[in-house]
Amino acid sequence: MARNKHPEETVNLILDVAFQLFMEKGYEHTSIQDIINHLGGLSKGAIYHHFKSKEDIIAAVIDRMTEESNQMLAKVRDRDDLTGKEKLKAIFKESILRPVQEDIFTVAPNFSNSPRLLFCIFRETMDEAAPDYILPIIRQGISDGSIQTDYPEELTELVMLAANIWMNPMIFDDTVEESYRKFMVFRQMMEGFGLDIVDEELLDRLQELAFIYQKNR
Amino acid sequence: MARNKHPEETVNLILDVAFQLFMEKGYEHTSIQDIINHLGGLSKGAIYHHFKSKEDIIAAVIDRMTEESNQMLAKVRDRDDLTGKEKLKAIFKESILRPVQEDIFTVAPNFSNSPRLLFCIFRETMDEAAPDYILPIIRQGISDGSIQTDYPEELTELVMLAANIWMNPMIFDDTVEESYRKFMVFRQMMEGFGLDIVDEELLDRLQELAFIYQKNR
DNA sequence: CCCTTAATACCGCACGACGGTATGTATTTG
DNA sequence: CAAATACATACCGTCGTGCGGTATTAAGGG
Repeated sequence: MARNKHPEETVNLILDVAFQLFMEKGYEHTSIQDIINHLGGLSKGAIYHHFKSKEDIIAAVIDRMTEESNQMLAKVRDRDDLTGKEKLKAIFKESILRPVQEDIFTVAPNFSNSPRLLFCIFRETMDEAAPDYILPIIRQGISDGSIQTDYPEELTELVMLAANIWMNPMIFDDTVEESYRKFMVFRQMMEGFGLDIVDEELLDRLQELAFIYQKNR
Repeated sequence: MARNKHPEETVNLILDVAFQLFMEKGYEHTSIQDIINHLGGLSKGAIYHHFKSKEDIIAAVIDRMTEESNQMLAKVRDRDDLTGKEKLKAIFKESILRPVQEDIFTVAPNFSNSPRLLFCIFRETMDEAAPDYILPIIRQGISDGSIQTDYPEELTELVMLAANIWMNPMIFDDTVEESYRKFMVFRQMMEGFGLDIVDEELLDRLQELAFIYQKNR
């Protein structure tokens, strides 16, 4: 195999293949050899030239998955024309309206048989997304009076756990009705915290998304 | 090594060692050979006589961990002198007062580096404990009027996610204050659902437990 | 523009460790 | 005494990983 003048293409190819296989068979049941076989001529040395371990590959895969989501979160977080509560509402709306999610749905049946992948999403959500993006917004909400709580860190965690993990149809293999019901319960929970951030448009879009997901499984 | 007249002792020994190692080093970083080395003379043949795979061992470990908790849940669930809401309150009180938890705390630093273990707890909570124990109670609460919700399954899942996963100090490496704060947020969430099941005695006990855990890490 | 040199991209093999199995053997049970 | 049980031992295929080697590219001097 000839050497590639643009190594980033090779890296992306490896990540594409790895992502696909991790989703289909799970991280632990995907061997390096599996990845090689789907690489079209590239060898084991190529992989270990670009990545220092199998672990390193999954880290990169997760990074690529969450990158644009995090960019959106940062953009909303850094706006200065919204209150904390309005930012929360904007984020929930964006994350549901974002068309990219459809691509992921079509490729990813579910995370159910991939403990490692679920674990990484879990960590990324709780250790990165929550404190870096949502917490500052909730703190701002406390300052500007749009959010009331004595425990911003914990409220952030619980909300992220519900929204990013529990309501993630890739993790929980939900049907249309289940997704809808979760959203209703989520809404009630948020209202219990004084946060009415769910409107009818969001509910409609959710049902639409769940339907798309339903078709491709 | 001489053959044991009571094979269940051997099984228990294997599970003890496996549990300990899984907690210390994580499931994926504990090899069968690791387990053998801590077995005191027993060999690989012994393990594969009693368990058909490494996977089978972790399943048994999880079973043993959740067994007595599940027995308690079943006992409360099957009482007929309490309303649904009262049963929920009883369960939360029991699960925090139960002294057994102290043993686990002293042995188990955390689940942080064990994706597989976390995954199993996760599945056991959502797929077993939630529908088998908590859901019937919530359904009863709807019948007897002590609980109001249109979505019993989803409410069950969310509550279990918060109580069994998020507030589990073995999974989240919480300090005393963090545990306490989580509990306060949890209380607020439950009240948002019309469920005032947390009282002062529970809060006191929680702080006590968190302190014990804090000492042994 | 060519030649040299260093860095890079990739190959392919070999290694040790791993999970798992097949077979053998001693002990217990009935 | 025979069948079942409780182990031991030797072995297999595969895995993740490291390394020596090679071909391609980029950089710079003349």
